[in-house]
Amino acid sequence: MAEFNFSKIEKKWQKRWNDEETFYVSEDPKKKKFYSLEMFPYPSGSGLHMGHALNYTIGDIIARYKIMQGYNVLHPIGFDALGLPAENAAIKEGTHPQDYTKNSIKNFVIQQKRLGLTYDWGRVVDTSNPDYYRWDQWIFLKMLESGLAYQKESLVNWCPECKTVLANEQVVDGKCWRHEKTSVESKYLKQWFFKLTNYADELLDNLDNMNWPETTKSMQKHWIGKSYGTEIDFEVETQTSKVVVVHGGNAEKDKDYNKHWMPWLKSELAKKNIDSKFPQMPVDSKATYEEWRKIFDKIKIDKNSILVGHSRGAAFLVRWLGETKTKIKKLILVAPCKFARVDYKKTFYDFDINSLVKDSVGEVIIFSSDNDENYILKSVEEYHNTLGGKVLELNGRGHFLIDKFPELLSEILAGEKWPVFTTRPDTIYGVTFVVISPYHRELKRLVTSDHKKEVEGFLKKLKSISEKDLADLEKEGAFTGSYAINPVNGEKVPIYMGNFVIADYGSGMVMAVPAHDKRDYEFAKKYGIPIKIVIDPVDFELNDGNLTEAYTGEGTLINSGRFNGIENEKAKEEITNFLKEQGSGKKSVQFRLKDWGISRQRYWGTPIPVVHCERCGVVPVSYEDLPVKLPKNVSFGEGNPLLTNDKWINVKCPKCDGKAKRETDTMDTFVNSSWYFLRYTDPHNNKEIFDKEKASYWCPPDIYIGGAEHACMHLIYSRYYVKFLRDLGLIRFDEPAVRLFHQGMLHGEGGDKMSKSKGNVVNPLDTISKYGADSLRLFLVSVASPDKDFDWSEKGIQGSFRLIKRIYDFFVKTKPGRTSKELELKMNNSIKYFGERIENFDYRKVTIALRELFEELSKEKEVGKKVLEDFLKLLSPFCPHIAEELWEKLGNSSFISTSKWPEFKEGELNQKAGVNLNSQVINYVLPIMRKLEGRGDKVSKVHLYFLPFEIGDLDKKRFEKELGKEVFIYSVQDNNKYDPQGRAKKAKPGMPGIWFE
RNA sequence: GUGGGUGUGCCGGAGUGGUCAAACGGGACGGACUCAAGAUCCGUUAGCUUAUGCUUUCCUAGGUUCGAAUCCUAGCAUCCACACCA
Repeated sequence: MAEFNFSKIEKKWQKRWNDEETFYVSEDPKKKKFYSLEMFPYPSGSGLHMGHALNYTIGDIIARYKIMQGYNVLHPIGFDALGLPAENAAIKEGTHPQDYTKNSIKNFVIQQKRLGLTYDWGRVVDTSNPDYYRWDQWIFLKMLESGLAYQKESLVNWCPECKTVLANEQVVDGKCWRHEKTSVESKYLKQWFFKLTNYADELLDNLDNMNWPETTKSMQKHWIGKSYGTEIDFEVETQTSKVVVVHGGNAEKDKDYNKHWMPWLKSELAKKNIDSKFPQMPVDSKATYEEWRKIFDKIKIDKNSILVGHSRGAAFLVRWLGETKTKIKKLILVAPCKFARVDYKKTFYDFDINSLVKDSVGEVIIFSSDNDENYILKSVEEYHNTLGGKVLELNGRGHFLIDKFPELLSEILAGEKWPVFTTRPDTIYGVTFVVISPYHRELKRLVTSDHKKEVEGFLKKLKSISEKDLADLEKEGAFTGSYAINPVNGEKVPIYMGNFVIADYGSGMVMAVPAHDKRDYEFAKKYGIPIKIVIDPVDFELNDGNLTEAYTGEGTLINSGRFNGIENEKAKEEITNFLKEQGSGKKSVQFRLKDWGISRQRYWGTPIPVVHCERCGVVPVSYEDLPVKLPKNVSFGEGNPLLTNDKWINVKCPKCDGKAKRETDTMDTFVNSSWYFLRYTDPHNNKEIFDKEKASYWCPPDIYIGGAEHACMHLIYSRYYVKFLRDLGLIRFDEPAVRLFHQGMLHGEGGDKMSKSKGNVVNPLDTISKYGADSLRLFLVSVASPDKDFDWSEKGIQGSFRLIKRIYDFFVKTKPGRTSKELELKMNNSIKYFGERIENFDYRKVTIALRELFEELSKEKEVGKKVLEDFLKLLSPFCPHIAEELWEKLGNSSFISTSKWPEFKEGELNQKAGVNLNSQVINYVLPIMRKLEGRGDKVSKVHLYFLPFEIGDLDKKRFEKELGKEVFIYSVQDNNKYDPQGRAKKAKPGMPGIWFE
């Protein structure tokens, strides 16, 4: 017997596939396409692991099956080559990330080729190649143009180990996802973001119609976390350190401008002990902004200041705030001017309203009057459009040259409105305190001097606690000293800082209803805050009229003023409406999903293509200048290596040619992996991101295979990209993959995770050397359904190896002859079964069926050539090398890999069934009847309900003879059948529904 | 806490109302071959028994049904994900 030298066989066929480019494809509109996509790997130095092998095998089997079915199959691979580990290796081993990555990829390719995969090696995508990441930068610029990319100071997760910012998704239990022992810190940094939230609704709504695993969809739903509720404004009294009023003055005659309502206001403020300043500005028409500033800059302004500006003074304040970015509490513009009649426009009004003022000012209020000058009314509109805030129209006041101005005074004295988000507006009468997040940006403004120490002490304590412990921390906080007014009843409630409130969900502040919320209850108990029941706790145990825990159920409102007696669900709506009418609340939708922070302070990523100009600010790099290549010459250590290459950093501004510096943040690598599958369709295009026609021929991928750990991050980002590229008009579909499949986790022998430290890592290459790629492939899909976790088993792979060897031996010794009828039938059924199971990734069952089929086959003394060939074809997707070899041994010169999948013959299955139907039915019905009679039930008539196609084969007389009863036969479809007990619906092939009468 | 899953013989794991004492693989045991081991092949693997029937089994307890591993209800166990989202 010939020796089974699998190693030689596999090398032979891998070489032939490679040399003849068997699996290279191109678009062919005449052919049906199939796109089988596997998640591309991060090329780590340690090479391919078993999880990769499983992932690729799953994709390869369906790809091979589809090829044999005559599809034009795109089955590509690439490398997610940018990322932290390469950089860490650079730091540790003194290599350069680029060299490290290149070597890793080389190594990966060699290993991948030994698995016998049908990859089109002409389409390899490498994200660390500037030819690839220039298109990442291109997309970034498009995002910027569309207003989807923006910069924001924001609270980020900072890993002190990586010296970089982590996405929420990259924080695991408060630890860095790469450094399991390093606690993530919170820190404010200016970051680039993509507006993921713009597509939040579509990301959520599409899920319902997607053929993705339910678990993944539900995880994404939860991740997006849409909740409906009400936003309610609570008036908060914050301290006002100072009121500064800047007068207007636009002509010589207005020299005494600092009169009208200003003296009146000054005395009113003095009465209330509020510090105020009314600086006198130069008012001649030639006076410049700079001259005004000289005077104004002498005044100390802080975050608790209120600035009031009239007319030209208003313009001055807006310009000043835009330039200095000073944070203040409130900005009040009275009849502000922007469009000047006279020619000193250049000296004073030549500025753009900086929209950032909106963020540095707590509240913007504009006073306007209908009978003011037209250019002022136009100005009001202009300011309001950019700064937002509220416009108060007071009719008949002209340009506000009036003696008293009580409306202004009350706005100065009015508390600020701080919104809270709640899903329980029905409980608003039960609010006994308000809680703000310790990380809220405006927290300090609420803390009064007598509570400063307490709050700061608590913040310090909070920092020292790792986030992991934070999760199961007791609810704790501190009183800020400030109070908020409940808009429904005017009650004054204390504002606490609390560790259980998340800064970037809702408004970072919540109304607390201890009687009806678990967290609020705990907090209130701890700090002795009153608990007010506003929903009648039905069937709830009270202790002395007090709750023993929060009542979160349904009920009727009590202690809720005019809303008493209303069911709480209904009250949600009514109270929201009431608040809306009152102007202190509205319906609101909140998402858990946040915008995607893409900034990384790291080297080995895609450079963000913008420069920071001293004069023009942030300026995008122009499209012609892409790619912004990563400089090779940098030094690695702590922090961002890009900061060490001055030559790269210092550039000219594309806009003004002045001095500018490159952005040194690079993009999150999830950016690279969000669209790579589109690039596969046109990987060498240097003119555009990809050819639209090519992309629309192949995409979307028909199946996408990868680990479930990507259910949220990668798969949400990728869905977002597809929607964005669609809206750019580049593609015409909505979701990145028609079907999604998650392979299971492969554990080491004994069930532990494979890890170096446990020493239970099984290397795919070792296994291939020992048992061959065919054995490995077969084992990987036969040990469990590919979407379930399973353990590596040395015995298991030996079992697979044995089967392959037996098949080989059988084919070597068997000479083609005739085929028995039974085998022919079995083969025919197998063809159908294999195909159906493969389509459903039920590979495990196929391998079982394969064993059974081979069992039948090997029992035969002789077998026809057709059946032998068909068997090899069925084997081929799983064990392609041995299939090719034996196929050749049968005298074929072409590849079995590209041969046609055998055809299933429809008739034969039913034919056999028909012959036996009558006796089958009798054997089925008789014992049931006997049993009934044995119990003493009397049976006189037997009604049988058959599937329509069975009716023709039935022998009623034979039934009556063998059953000894009167027999009635019906088709289940027959509307006139006699079926008082509804048994017809129980009918199955060969097993009619039965009713004994 | 929320959402999702799972619970089958020594083990992994099929099985969605009757053909189920339950596929397939592994292990174990017995046999053939061999000086022997390995490989290969055959058989056994709930119990009583050796008939072809009975008894007990598919997490537990109920229920539906002529009939349940399969459907329903409750409970228990276990795994995964998210986790103080207002």
